[in-house]
Amino acid sequence: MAIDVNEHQAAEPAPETGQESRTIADRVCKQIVTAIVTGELLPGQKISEPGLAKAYGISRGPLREAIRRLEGWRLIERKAHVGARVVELTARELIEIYRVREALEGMACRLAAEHMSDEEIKSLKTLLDNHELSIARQEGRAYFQKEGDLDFHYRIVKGSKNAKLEELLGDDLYHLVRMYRYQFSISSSRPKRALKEHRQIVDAIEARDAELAEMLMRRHISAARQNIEEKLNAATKPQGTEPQGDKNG
Amino acid sequence: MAIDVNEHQAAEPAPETGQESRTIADRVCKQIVTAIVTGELLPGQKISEPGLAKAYGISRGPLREAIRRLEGWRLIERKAHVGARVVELTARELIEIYRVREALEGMACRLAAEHMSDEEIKSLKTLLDNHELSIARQEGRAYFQKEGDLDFHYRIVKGSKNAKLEELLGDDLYHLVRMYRYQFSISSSRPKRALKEHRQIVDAIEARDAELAEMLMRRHISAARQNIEEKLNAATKPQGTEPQGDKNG
DNA sequence: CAATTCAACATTGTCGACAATCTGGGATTT
DNA sequence: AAATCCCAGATTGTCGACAATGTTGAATTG
Repeated sequence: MAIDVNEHQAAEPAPETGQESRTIADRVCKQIVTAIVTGELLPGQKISEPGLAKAYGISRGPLREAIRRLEGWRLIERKAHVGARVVELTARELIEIYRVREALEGMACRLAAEHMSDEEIKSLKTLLDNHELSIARQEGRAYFQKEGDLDFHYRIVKGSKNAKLEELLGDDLYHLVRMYRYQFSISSSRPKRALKEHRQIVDAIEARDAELAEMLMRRHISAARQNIEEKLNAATKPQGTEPQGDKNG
Repeated sequence: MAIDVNEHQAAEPAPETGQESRTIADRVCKQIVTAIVTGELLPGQKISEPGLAKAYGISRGPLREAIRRLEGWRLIERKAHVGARVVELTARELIEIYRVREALEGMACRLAAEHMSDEEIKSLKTLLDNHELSIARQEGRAYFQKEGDLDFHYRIVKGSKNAKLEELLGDDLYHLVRMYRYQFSISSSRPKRALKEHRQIVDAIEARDAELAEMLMRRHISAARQNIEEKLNAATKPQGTEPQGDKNG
């Protein structure tokens, strides 16, 4: 269990999200999320209730509860009297998710420019400094690409002080984004450019320029989407040009 | 059961969403949604599993399944070993929802301008004609304000051809929007203005002007949010000016 | 031999009972 | 008398068993 479901609070002492697996269903839910995101459970794979229950050493009751929650998070699809399967990842859905992110995170960035505290902004700058160091050393490449980037984005979402935005992005989208990154091995081949854009965004927030902050975030995510589209097109119709990776927002 | 969970498809013959309550949990889930939205179950009210199970004549198993699903839709909040309660409605959350709607439906409108078919646009215009008739007759006031308006918005969301947008708005937001409208008796006191704005939006979509379509939709929802804010402020600090209602986008 | 039917199997949905945990009120102590 | 502690009641979490539904493969028929 290297990756936890709620790992985005390095700045706060685990507020209400620290439910700490008070029940079997909670624990197994996190385990299954990790298994799905990391590819231990493959997309499209059928989920047998008796099988998984036995594998985790629990009864079908809590397991069904966990499955239901993951269904709500769109990591699992279920059909009545047929069974549950891990969601299939399609290029189309990935593009759709980036459109949604562009809209939601654009708004989050606008609100963050209005509501983020000076301390939060300072902390955000420190985070980017660390990212820069990691890039310079070439060592934190995997971290920055897979988790560190989402960390930056999630902090801005929290800075919006809009609980609904946080719910939608945290529960319904970021799990899927991480899953796509693992499965498709999507990782930033241009971390320097991404970092530069991140800094521009923070500058706009610091200047309390909500309009500009939203625009920069939308451009940032939109550019990532276009890069993914190109990559996917290149993979679909191979023409000598090997996939180059992207800078995913 | 006057209001169904999936009632937004007057233009299509119930696509994949027509699961028709193949299981007890599905049926009870819809019943509870209606009970919550219409105020039969009041906000903050505790939900006793044995009680409700007996009331609906079922066992606790399917009931818990329904409760879990409603928890995913943010209509119910649950704490481990304590129980489930109908969500409390706060003015702050309502405002937050409108910010999210502004972002998501703005994007939906942009995409609708690009992807909606000519037939869908024509059908949308017919819908607005019917709304105009209802307003002229003063008869469809309640319908237009409570359901017809959401009908218009949901068609545009479908027109975006973005399944993720549809999921987020349909499952996570519109239930809550309807609940707020019932509980707070929020209804349009300016249906003519709302209709005019709706027509402007459709015109932009018809002209395939994605940029303008998004901007108009965002203004439309933002104006509704501001009206609600004014109304709520007036209600909080009463000063002779009686709440006037709004034009909720 | 291909298509269809049907029956046995496996899986999911549902139910009732037991165990773990929380809430509320009363007795005890300072 | 106020605060604390503890126990009884009720509620939720968990489990195993039964019923309903879907799937698969073999037997039958054209």
